[in-house]
Amino acid sequence: MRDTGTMSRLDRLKMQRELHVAGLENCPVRNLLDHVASKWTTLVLMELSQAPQRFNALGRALPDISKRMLTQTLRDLERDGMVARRVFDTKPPSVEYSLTPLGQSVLQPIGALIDWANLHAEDIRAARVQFEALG
Amino acid sequence: MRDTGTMSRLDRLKMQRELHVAGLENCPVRNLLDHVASKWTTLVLMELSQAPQRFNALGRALPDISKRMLTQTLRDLERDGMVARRVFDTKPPSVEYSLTPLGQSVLQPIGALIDWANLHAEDIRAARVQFEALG
DNA sequence: AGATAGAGTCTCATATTGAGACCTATAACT
DNA sequence: AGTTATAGGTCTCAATATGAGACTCTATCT
Repeated sequence: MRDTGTMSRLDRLKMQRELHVAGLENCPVRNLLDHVASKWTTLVLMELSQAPQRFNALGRALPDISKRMLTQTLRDLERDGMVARRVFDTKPPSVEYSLTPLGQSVLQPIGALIDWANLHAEDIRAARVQFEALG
Repeated sequence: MRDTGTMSRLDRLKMQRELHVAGLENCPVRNLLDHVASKWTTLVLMELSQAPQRFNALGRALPDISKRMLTQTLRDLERDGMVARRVFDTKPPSVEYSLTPLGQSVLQPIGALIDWANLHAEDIRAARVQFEALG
């Protein structure tokens, strides 16, 4: 992506929108958003931020994700270099997942999103109450 | 949510994880993430950040969103107080959508995510190439 | 008179996800 | 010896979510 260093965030947002509209499928931002859009991605990253964990442990920690989606989410994250997969040759074999430095680094912007949500939780709640009230 | 002012971001992340695990469905963060997880939400917010726009204009600007999902996304955003809906009594009537201050403010953390994506796009691309190479 | 526009809604086809059975091998329990 | 449990998945079938596109109503435009 071209020099973003001299642009304001709004400018970059605008540029981003244009890329989306252009339908560039290999646009990195669209890619990330689709990723976050998988919903489990974020949860898995947060869980792994606590400690490296094995497959079933992750499953127990995130009770409402199905094995199917857990597998898929982990594969996607591995593929994108955010999670590392290590197989231990025990019987039965165990597999440990951990965050790579790249995976760690994405926790920061995700954290910003979470902080925003906490900060404005009350505003949103109020908006909903009002919205329902009007029907 | 309890005092977050004295906690580190990691602490907050941990707390967040616990809330998720507890399955609190009305947890504001889970709510926001599910929202972002709708994928169109982010695109619509970005589009509206350029200018208030009417329904069909939004549809043309985001060619790959269906009317169905556009309607639903806008309703959700309206419900959460991030987007305002104004009906003009023209013939045929037109409807303008715009960001509320709350909607504007969420663009900042979303922008942080986008900046991260641009910054690490090359890392991710490289990771993918390697992943494919190994099969 | 017929086409067009705006903002949706409705239905049906398709895609994504969830629930849970099943697989392999080994080790511990009875 | 036979049963059961465990780890990390995969596979199938059912439920849910999304996309594509027809249809609505009225007032201008051609």
